[in-house]
Amino acid sequence: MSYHHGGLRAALIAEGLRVARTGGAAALGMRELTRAVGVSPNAAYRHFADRQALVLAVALEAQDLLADAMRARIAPSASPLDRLRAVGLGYIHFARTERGWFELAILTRDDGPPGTNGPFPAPFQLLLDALDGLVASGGLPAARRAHAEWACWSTVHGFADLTTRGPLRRQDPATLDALASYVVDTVIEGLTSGGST
Amino acid sequence: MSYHHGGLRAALIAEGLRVARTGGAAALGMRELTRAVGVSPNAAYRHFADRQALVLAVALEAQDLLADAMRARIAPSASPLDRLRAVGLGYIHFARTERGWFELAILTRDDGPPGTNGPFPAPFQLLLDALDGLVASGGLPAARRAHAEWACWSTVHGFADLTTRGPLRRQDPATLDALASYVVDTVIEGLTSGGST
DNA sequence: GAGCAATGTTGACACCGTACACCAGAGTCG
DNA sequence: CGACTCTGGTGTACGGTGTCAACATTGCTC
Repeated sequence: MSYHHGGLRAALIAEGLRVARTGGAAALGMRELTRAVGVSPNAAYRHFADRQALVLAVALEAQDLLADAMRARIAPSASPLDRLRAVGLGYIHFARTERGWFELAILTRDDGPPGTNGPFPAPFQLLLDALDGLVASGGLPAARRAHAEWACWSTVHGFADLTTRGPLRRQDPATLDALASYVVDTVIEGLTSGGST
Repeated sequence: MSYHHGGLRAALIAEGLRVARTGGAAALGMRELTRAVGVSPNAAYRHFADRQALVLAVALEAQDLLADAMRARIAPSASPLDRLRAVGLGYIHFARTERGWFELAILTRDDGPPGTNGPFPAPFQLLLDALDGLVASGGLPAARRAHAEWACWSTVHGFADLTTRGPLRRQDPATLDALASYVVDTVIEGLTSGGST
């Protein structure tokens, strides 16, 4: 070993994930990461254009971790409605328990021309599937399916942000659990009850 | 003039507001701000403990600007329901049109012991008032008033974040306007329709 | 084995936040 | 009037950062 590290790129991402878990995105420094991996600062530039690129690479991993955590909370035998609940509550729970990773996971890379959204990230896809499942089971009128994902995501993501960086930051877990359920149920109620548009 | 500046503190905050409008919180640097005001970097430390303190002082101003913008969108003759809508849509509109200020306005200073939230910030108070008004007018059963603010704030704030930093960032304004109305109406529907809790 | 592309290293630059010691000016008191 | 002190500024310096340019080393291929 020594001069050529081998899997520097992977090693940097792995270390980044470790560091970001407690320190968030701000803790991902070129010098700090390369130091931890035992390599000179500039070595990283062979694998990442700049710091931002490294952060986004770590963010991609964090996004997968978020998706995994959400999937783990969906009971295979659950009803479509409960699956939708689990998606939302899983998102919120991950945000609360893995604050650093969550901060990364919701980082959006600005690629593509304005207007287009690339392939949807895995966590968002889980939400789309849950909504489609609800429609298929008759739990949500097909006519009301359009844009439902944005209502759900807004609420769940907003709650996650309030508990992560906002005024609910220091609330005790029990209260937050109850609030989370209430908030998720409220959007679902809004979606499924008989409004106009 | 010259050696003693006089209103350095106010001048720094004002300049900070100017800079942050386009650059967000990250643009608020000790050196940059003091340079713009024409003073040595360390002068700022007579008025702010550190950079964070300066940022929070500017954030407080931004919070007022947000509240003002929201108030400006509430028609005095509007129905309680429309007032609630205006509060949410005002919040979202401000986030979209004043991205830098918005980023500051939602910054929470971590004061106080865990569990307590200090006096509510002005924008949040507007939401509370709107909800109370809706209850008073019979538009919302008093039994369902509890925690309603968190459902509303989660949704509205989440949507604002999605359009500001998230996947809706590059969506065209017309689409966002429609989506915003839809999302706000969905939560309100969830609150007012006949659920359980 | 020679040449080459990939992947490291070293050194330097410009910038940042901030700690420490010092100085200018205004106000007060003997 | 002159000295004393308080407030709010200045200068210098330290350790940290991201990043560029030039150079060294290694493994792959002809």
